[in-house]
Amino acid sequence: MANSKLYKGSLNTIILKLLDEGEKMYGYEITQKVKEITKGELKITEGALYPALHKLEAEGLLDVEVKKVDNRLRKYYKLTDQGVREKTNRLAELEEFIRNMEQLVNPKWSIN
Amino acid sequence: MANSKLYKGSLNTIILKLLDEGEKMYGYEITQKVKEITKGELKITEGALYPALHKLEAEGLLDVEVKKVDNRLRKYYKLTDQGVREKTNRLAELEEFIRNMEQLVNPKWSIN
DNA sequence: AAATATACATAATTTTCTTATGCATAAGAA
DNA sequence: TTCTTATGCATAAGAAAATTATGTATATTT
Repeated sequence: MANSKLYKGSLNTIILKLLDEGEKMYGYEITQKVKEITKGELKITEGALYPALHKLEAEGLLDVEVKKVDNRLRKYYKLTDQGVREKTNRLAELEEFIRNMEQLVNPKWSIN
Repeated sequence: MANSKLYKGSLNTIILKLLDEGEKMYGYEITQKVKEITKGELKITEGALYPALHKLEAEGLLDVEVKKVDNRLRKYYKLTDQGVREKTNRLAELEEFIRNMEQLVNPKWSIN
């Protein structure tokens, strides 16, 4: 993953969200998509990505389908029903996290 | 630190920001302040906080001043000059991180 | 022909946190 | 008055999640 340590812990959420968006994707495609969306600022490393995908699959959040394209293997992942539900939770947590961080960085007073 | 793994990696940035805001603070005060700002959603654990403070001090980003208040010790931390500069960097990184995450979660098309 | 891109994978190590302790004083509740 | 909670510090063991370093293999570009 990229330079800043801030991304630690957000990889699973990113994966679930991308798979919800674009239907099925394969690992390498995910790395490229993230690089594109963040304009090169976030580069997911393979050492982080593939174990994460395997773990999400083992947890029942992803299904895999292997295909051979141009004589090269691709493992397409998609969300299971459980994965869709979990994705919703993770996104809610992410938005709460972002709100909290923004409040810490740039506090708006509460009424009290 | 709190439940969600998303906060991993953001503790140092939080500390630097709070110390920039409120001048000097001691450890316990930081935990309470964060709890207050996030309305109890983020609870910094001592096992994470104190080592982080020691590390920031060792890196030359924080200065310490020990005081005895009500017969109890307090270690007041404040930013060094280097700490102020580093804080600026970390906050910029945080804002970039938040922008990237928002872009991943809710993409706005680029013009291309 | 060599370098880069595509595509997967895993092992060793590092970073960062959680959980579990430990010590000590002050304040409030039973 | 005793027990619990709050205040205030600290460290050690373990888990989680990443980085870095490899490894294999094919396709494409230089």
